[in-house]
Amino acid sequence: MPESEYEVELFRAQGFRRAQCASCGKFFWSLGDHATCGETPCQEYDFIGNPPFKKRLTPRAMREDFLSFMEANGHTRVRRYPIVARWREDVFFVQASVYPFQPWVISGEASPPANPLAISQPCVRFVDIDNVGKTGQHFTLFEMMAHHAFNFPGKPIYWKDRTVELCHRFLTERLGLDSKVPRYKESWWEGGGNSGPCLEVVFGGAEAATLVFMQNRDTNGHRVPMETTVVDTGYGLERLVWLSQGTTSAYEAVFGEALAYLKRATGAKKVDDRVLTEYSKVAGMRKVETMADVRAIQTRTAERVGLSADELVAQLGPLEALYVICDHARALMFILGDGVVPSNSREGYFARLLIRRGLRTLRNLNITYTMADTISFLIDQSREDYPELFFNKGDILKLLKVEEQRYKDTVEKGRSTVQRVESEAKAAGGEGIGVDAMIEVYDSHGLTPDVVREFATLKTEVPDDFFSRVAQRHERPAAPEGAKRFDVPQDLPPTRLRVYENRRKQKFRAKVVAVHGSAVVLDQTYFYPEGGGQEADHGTIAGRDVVDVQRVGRTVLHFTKGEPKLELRKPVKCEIDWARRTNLMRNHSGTHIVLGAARKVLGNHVWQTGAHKAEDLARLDITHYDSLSDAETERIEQVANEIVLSDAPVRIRTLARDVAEAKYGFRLYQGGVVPGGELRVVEIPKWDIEACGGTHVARTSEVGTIKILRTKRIQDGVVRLEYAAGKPALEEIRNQSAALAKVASALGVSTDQVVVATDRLVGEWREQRRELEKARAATAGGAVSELVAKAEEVAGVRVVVHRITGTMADLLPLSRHLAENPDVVAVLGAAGETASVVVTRGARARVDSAAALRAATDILGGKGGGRPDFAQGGGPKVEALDTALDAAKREVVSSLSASG
RNA sequence: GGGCCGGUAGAUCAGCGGAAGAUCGCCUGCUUUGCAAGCAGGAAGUCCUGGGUUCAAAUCCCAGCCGGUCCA
Repeated sequence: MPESEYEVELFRAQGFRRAQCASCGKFFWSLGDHATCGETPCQEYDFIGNPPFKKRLTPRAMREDFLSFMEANGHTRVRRYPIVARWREDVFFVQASVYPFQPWVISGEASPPANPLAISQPCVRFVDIDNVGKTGQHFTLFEMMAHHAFNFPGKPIYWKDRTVELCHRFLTERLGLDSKVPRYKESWWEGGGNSGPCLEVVFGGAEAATLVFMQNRDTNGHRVPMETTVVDTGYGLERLVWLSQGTTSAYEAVFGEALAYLKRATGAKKVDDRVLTEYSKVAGMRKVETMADVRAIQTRTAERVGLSADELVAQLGPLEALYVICDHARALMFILGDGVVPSNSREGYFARLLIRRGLRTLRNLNITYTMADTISFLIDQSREDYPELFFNKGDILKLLKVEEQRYKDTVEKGRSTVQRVESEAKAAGGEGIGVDAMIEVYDSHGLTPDVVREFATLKTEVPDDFFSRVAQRHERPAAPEGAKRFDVPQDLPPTRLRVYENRRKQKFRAKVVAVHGSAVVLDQTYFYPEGGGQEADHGTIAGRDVVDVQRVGRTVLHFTKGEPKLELRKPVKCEIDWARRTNLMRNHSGTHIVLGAARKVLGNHVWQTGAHKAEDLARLDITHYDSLSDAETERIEQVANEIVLSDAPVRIRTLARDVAEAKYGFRLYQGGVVPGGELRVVEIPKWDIEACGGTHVARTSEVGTIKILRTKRIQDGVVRLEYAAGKPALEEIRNQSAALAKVASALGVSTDQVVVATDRLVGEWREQRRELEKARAATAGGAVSELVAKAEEVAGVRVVVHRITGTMADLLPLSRHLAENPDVVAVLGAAGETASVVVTRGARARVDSAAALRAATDILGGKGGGRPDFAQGGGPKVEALDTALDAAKREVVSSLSASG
């Protein structure tokens, strides 16, 4: 990039000089004389114990300073967005302040809530999770403060000059940083398919902010200029707070109070500040990727403070654990508070990961103090900053409780798992539990090496790269499927979509403005295009059947059966299939009602994770930590139908996004964020409020009735409800009673007797099975003495040959009884659909039963096998059974004569 | 979304091609004046469901249902 890309007005006006870092060779701008760019590893931290700002700031004060400064400079303050990026397919969590505006705002499809705007956005990143607590500066959750400007075509807000000026003035005027101190480092930013030049704002050894000028879109390796350019800044709240306080680590600055509380509660010993300072400095200089890197930091720090590495680790260990707990607790506070239920997949897994890591850390510290306690403390502490979390505290703690119990169960189960693994290892002649077994136990049973070690009596083998070996067992996931694409020209004329203007419109006239294959484009339409989980309207256009309606950009495509061949620019008659639309409306309003009911019955952690509304069936996926009991399902259905019967209004209003968010909060975003600066808000008072683009009934009573048909736990943490509203619901109820009537008639009882009759029937069936077993045993027992008495005796052994009608099951009890006599050999055959043979012998009869059996099965055209004292087999040739038994007998007799 | 592990008596699990098992709990009796006691006996199973392979499947294969766990 040429120098001119970076030379902004501020630099020219105030005489900033461009210099090259003596260490890394990168260029930077500054008012002062600096040999290096000022960032680690070119320069060590110099702010610890020596903060560069005039004042010490808490996170709250820093956030307020930033936002109010930007407000005073023409920005609108915007509330934080949820940390779960429900509006994006490509990521689970918000990882930067610009995420809430991608992709809709940046692509120009939607307006931002304000322009320019200032925000302090909580973000989570899991890439550095292993470094948390160990490097003094990494967090899983951090707040990115930012001022954003979106320069739409023809409507520029501001660009580089103003951005750098705002940043410099904030640092110097508000925070009191010496204007000679900061260095603005030239760099290039790429991410999410966009790129542009950027300036990294560096001082004290740390990067405090990044100013990105997003100007290119990268498509297929080509870099094309964007129509809308974006000022994307990021000021690390935690980093700035740390700089302002100059504490030994960022954790001490950010979690001061919580740490004091935890240190008291756990009785952690105080660690010398000098040790901590040196540790942070050393850690800041290194990239930390593996355990080996961490050990290198420990060794280096130990040298600098004159301790042995072991002593250092012993001192720091407990403190690092507290840092991890604070960090994870704060991240969980937001993640759980914003509606993530811990689970085994998707975003829920990260919640589980944090909880388990936290619990494990606590376990290693050997203290009876829970994650819930820590999170409870943090929620109370940040009540003023995040009242919504305080409001949700009960639910957050409930989720934690459930998950803590799950972890306990897993660990408890681990005890027996480890025992089994050990006995397997011993059986294989091993001295300890091998790496493969350790990996297997972790991957399949969730037992980390330290837990295994705790339960094991044998030695355990754990390599440094344990976790990356686990990762190797997992293949890369398949790329997410793209959205439905239609093969139509890009330049189709836009359609005026009027569905929302009149929800009762059934017939209208419109001009055909384009026809492409089977797709018709009208100048205006009342047809509802598929969206928001609601299927498209059907109907007719000029007598042609419309079977699908889709929206592509601003055009609505009506797909007809066959090729309609309509004349352009001519008005045509259009009619919507109103029976279908009515069902869809009922199902859609029904979905809002069921969601509200589920939230009332199950709790505030219930969020919609997906929904589909078809003509005769709707389904709703909600977050919940367990499968639904019959009682819960019934209750939801009952509560839902109460609101249906109450004839409540279904109000639809269009509100400015920020107004709607301020009024209703992020509960609005149940089905993913709706693009646009304005939100269509669908409200059932005191029940449910959602941003929704679907078609709805006017009053809840129009839904008629709601019938829940099935519930299913589609994954850990997500439950699917399937139900129908209106006519299809009635039909389902009818089908169910018809089925019940059929069962009743088959049982020969009235419908209200079905349960009793079935219970009795099943009871009888079980009873009879037992009776049959007993009868078989009794018959067998009774026949034994007679059979033995009349059996031929060879060499002191009685050879019983007997044939019955029946199956193998009839032979077994008989053979068992016969074999109780020590001097008996029994050759038994049963003729049924196939022939079954059993050969068995008593303890003193030296005969190979299996050999005798084979003589029989050869003749029967089958096979068989077993042990010397017991063999069974059979074959298809039932008519040869007598011959076969005879052959087996001869085998037995000759064997006895030979040995006897 | 993908990988791995599992589903057997009320509970926890063993068995992994030839006759359904253990421990705890439960019931009965005995022993003992008592508390997580001992002895003897007993009841208790759709071996998750459905297909397939096989003379024979709890066991092997396929599909489904249910649960656990790891990874993104």
